[in-house]
Amino acid sequence: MARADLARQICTIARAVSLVGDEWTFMILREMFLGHRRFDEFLRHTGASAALLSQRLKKLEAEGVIRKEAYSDRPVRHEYKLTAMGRELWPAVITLKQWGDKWLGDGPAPVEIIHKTCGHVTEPQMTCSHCGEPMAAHDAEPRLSEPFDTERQAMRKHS
Amino acid sequence: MARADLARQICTIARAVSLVGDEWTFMILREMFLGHRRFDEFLRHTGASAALLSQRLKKLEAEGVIRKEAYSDRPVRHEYKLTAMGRELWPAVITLKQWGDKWLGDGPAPVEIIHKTCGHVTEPQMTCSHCGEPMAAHDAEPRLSEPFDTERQAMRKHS
DNA sequence: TCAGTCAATTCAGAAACTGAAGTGACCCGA
DNA sequence: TCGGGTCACTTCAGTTTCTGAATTGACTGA
Repeated sequence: MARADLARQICTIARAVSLVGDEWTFMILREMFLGHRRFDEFLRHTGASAALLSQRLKKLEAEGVIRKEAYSDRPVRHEYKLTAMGRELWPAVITLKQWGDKWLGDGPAPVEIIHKTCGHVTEPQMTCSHCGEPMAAHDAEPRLSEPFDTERQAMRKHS
Repeated sequence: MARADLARQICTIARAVSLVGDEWTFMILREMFLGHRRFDEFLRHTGASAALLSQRLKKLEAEGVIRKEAYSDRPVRHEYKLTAMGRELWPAVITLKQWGDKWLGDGPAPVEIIHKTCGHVTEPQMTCSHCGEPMAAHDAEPRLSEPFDTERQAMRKHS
């Protein structure tokens, strides 16, 4: 199965992953959440090649995650901004940061997050929308929908 | 810059991404959080090729995200389990699920999450560890550490 | 005029991935 | 004890994707 087929599954994790689940896309998102918008800045700070960066930005724009806007007419210059859809990827980037800080870091975290509304340094965490308690893997029980379960059963080898 | 170099940056997002930030690793993690442990199950449900799956499992084991355990002696059979490090990737998978459900789904979510301790269906969300309020991108102000900032400045083009 | 900026594109070579086939240890039923 | 099946892989040829370097083109500012 080719990577691209992930986008056609019922599973929304598979769909999300086929859109944003690759190394350089995460690096681009990191830069955007650090406040950068320009091709050149992505190039320098992510370390991606220009060809790849150009291709990824096109894909993200086509899928509605970012928007390309002119910020100058002569010469024509563009910047890339997150759409509402793109901004909501913040938790995905932050959870990876938190995990990386804990398990892969040496020394102080490279980025601290200040919660603007309360003014404090924060370590964002996942909580239950119903009771508000922090949640981890062992607190969660997944329940598969009927169509998803059927799709999974159908994925038997070479059928 | 090659992908593998991400692991050597100061940035813990880059490190995390170089370890788990690819399509198939997320698919493997999804399967593990759905309770599966065997090569064969990963093969069927993720759609990855056997070669790739084998390679990824080796990498994840080498980095301490999963553990390979024999569950039978004759014949020798193994299963793959998440370590504590691996289990803490749950929020990373769940945030992608939530985002996918909202922006890429059609129809009901393919997986519902039950919060075992309160018993309700939940939509896990990111909250501030200090004040407990839900957080989004616009509530957060990143502050770069000195070493990280220096590393970034040094990443000027072909220097 | 000339260097520099920005946002790319092009291209050859390298690396990663796919799909199919094969391997080897074992089990089970006839 | 023969054949078929399961499980966890490995191998390999062909394809796709990525890298690194060079180049382009529209402009600016000195």
